[in-house]
This record gives sequence, structure tokens and C-alpha cells, in this order.
Amino acid sequence: MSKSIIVTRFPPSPTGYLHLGGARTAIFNWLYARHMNGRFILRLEDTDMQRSTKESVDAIFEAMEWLGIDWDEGPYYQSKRFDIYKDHIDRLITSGDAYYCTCPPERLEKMRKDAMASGGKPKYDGTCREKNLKWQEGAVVRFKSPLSGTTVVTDKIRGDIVFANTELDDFIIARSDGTPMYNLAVVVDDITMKINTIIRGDDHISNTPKQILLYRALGCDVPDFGHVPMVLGHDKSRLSKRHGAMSVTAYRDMGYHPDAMLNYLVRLGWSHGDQEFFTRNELIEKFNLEHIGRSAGVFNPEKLLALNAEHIRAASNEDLVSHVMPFFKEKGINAEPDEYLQGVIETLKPRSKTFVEMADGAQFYYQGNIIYDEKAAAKFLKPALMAPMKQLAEAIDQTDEFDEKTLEDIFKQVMADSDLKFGKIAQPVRVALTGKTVSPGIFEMMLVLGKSKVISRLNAAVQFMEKAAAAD
RNA sequence: GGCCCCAUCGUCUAGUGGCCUAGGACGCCGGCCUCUCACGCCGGAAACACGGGUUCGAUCCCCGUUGGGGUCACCA
Repeated sequence: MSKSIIVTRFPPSPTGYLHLGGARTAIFNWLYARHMNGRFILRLEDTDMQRSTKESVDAIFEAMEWLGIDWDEGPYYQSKRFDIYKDHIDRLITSGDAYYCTCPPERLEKMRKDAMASGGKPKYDGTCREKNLKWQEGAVVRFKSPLSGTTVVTDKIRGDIVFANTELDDFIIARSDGTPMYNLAVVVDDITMKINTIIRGDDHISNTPKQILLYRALGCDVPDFGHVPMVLGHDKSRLSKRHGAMSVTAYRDMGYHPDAMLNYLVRLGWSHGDQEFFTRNELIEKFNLEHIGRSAGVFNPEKLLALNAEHIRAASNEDLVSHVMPFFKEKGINAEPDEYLQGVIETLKPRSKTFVEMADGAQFYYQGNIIYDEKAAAKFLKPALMAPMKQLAEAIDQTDEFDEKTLEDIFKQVMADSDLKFGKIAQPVRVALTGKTVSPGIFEMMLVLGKSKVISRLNAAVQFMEKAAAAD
């Protein structure tokens, strides 16, 4: 098949949030289109009016926007295209490739059960197949599948998959109310939207021969298919709610960087040699169908976390500022997107696996009065440290320079005068500055905090020690 | 159950007949660095499901077994 431009699509049914598996399918289609300089179309498959909701549609938009997946066409809504489906269904009836069926559902249901019980394939028995029925109330439309031969699915990822046509039955393409069934709607949409590359989960493999038959009956070229393996939970079963957070936006809310999510989801099932870390642009540049794996992958939150940390470390401070603001607000931190924030982020970057962690770690930078952790104060803000702490504050106050070299010199002087090693004085200073025993490096923090904050916090610690000494 | 797909360390994977005493990453263990915590660096344990072929030679090709997954709706 000759094709000038690749057209892919992502067709979620809006019956819930966008979950990890769906997101990966969207990403694969989007990346392939971008990589090939093609087009990517978004289509909402909402023919099931009972289960489709506006909230789900919005949730899907929200997730895609966060992931940075943009589409060139659409969104199309199947619910607005019923006349197009109707037209194609009529064509199939006219050509003799489909027929009306009036078999009562109850009888069919019983047949199915009996077949399953006796180990046979539950198939429609073809009662109405040759009756040439006219339309009547309650009739469905069935596709007339071939009774013999094979239908071959040529898959870009798996090669040829052969199905015996005897495995296919006369599936329903239009319900009794005239609305189209999934397989019909998908094929008609993909034809009219000129989709030529279909990348989807391998749970669709068994639908593919039916769809191929439909393409042929409609006299259209069959597109390229690529069935990607599913994403599994830790117990190797299909990802579901009991596997924990599955929605894409849940990870946004937990402080993940969208690029990390993108990277992780793509790498789960696709590879480029030993490379693990990819930027968004690298993905577009390197992604292809050849290196998509064939076996299902287990979703591993720990690896996602590690990758997130790596993306945070690699990100620019400017980029991080925009991502981190909501999390700061959430923690009640009134940060402005200024240079101070960039400094804060710089020191927290290598120690934050998520934006939530980063916001937690940033608390002390924005506190007016440091609240000491009880144990930390008891252990490190001892009377013996009063003099050196005071000397430190005074020396810093008296210097005009406020850079790392100057601070180091001041510390050396204090260390010499008090006969304390750096280690003995660093922890108390850390507690004075942050209230905690764990933080970024002393000097880097001081430089971010600025001279006046450093002095006041040091003095506050001295006062605290004085009080504690008096109380003894 | 029928049909279909899949099968390398716990997990994600590299590997396309000899380069494999099987490489990388996450996690795990040990160490170094060090002002705490991280980052970083060094090292370690850890896999070709099994059985037959084909071949001078199989992780890689074929068959079978086993195991896992998917699918069999007037859902998508």
C-alpha cells in the first residue's frame, strides 16, 4: 500500500479516566505520527450512551494536555456521526454483505451458554442469514462472514496472524435501535478519517479479522495494524484498581513530571538499545515500531519514581518553577516564581523524587520563624554551641562579602577559635537554619537564604539556647 | 473450554547462530565520597521456563510441553 503521510489516531471511549494503558496507546500513536511527520487524530468513541460521560471526556483532555499530547484533528464524537454509520450499514445490506436478523436475544443467550458449557465456540447459528428479511421493528443487522477460508492479519509488530473464518460468526453491526456497534463504527471512522496506521492494545487482535472483512466488504484498503502488548499489574494480571493508582492525572497530583511519565510509559514495551532516559524530543526522534516488544509489561511504580527523580534532576530551574508552584501552594508556601525560588529548587533538585517531596523540602526556606524539631534541638542546640553560633552570626554580619569562599573562611575561624571540627558545628547550624537534621548543604542553603535570613536564624538559635540554659 | 498472543535477572529490557564466562536500568546488598540527607562513583548477588530437533555451533531457527495474558455481548 502506498501512502504519502502517516495518519494515526487515539480513540478512547469516555467511560472513565485515562488510565496508564490507554495513555501508552495514545503516546505510541502520537509519537509515531510525530516521528513520521504525519497526523494524529483524537476521536471519542461514545456510542454507548449509557456509559459515556462528559466528565470522562474532560478527564481525557486533561490527561492528554498534561502529558503534552496534542492532536491535529478532532476531537470527533461518534455520537454525532450516526448518519454516516447508517449510510454504510445500508450499503452493506444492499450489497448483500449484511442482513436483518430477528432472532430473539433470549434464544441467542441460551445458545451461547449451552455452547460455552459444552466447550464449543458460542456463535450465531445463522438462522436469518439466508432469509433476506426486510427491516422490521426489533431487527438487528448482522455482517455476513465467510463460512470458510482464512483471514490474515498482517501486523507490523507481530507478523501474520491467521484466523480461520469458521471462528468468526455473523456479528451484529447495528443494534435494533439502528445505532452502530463498535466494529462497524471503528471501521467506518477509520475509513472516512483516512487512518492508515492503527496502533492499539493486543486485546483488539481478535477484533481485527472482523474489521478486515468489513474493510473489504466496503471496498476499502486495509490499514497497517500494530498490536502492542498490554500493561500488567504487579501480579501479572491486567491493570485494575486494586493495583493502586492507574489514572494518569493521579501521577500528576502525586508530583510527577509529565516527561518522566512519557519516558516511562514508552520505555515499557519499547527500547532503543540500553538507553533508559529520553527527553520528549529524543522520543520523537527515535521512536519507531520496529523496537516495540511483543510481551506484556508489568507496571513498576518504583522505576517510574526513579525516572521521575532523574527527570527532575535534568530539568531546568525555569521548567521546574512552573511545575512546582501548585505543590508549594498546596503546602501553604507563598512562593513567587522568582530567583529565590530558583535557588531553592537548585538545592532541592538532587534530593527530590517528586514535586511533593520538593515542596516538603522547601518549607524552611519560606518560614519566618524556624520551628525546631524537638529531638534535633535537644541533640544539637546545646549551650556549648552558643558561643560559636554567636560568633558565626557576628562574623557574617560584619562582612560585606557573602559568597561561599567568605563563608568558608568564617567557619574556619570559628572552628579554630572554638576548637570544634566542622562536623560538630555543621549540624547545629543546620538545625538553626532549617529546624531539622536533614537538609541541603550548609553553604548552598546560606547562599540561597541570603545574609539577613541567615543572621536572624543564627541569632534565634542563640536565643533558644540561652533560654534552654536558663531553664536548666 | 475454543481461538489468538506471549515467554532473558524480582521488574523493564539489550541480544537477531559463534562477539555471551548473556549487557544496561530500577530495586536489593557492600564500599567510596561527605557538614546531614541526597547526588555521584566503585563493587556484588540475580535470568536465557522445560523437552526434543535443525546446525560444526543455539538465548537467538522449528516442533511439543508448561506457564502467563487476551478474546469469545444489541460494551468499547
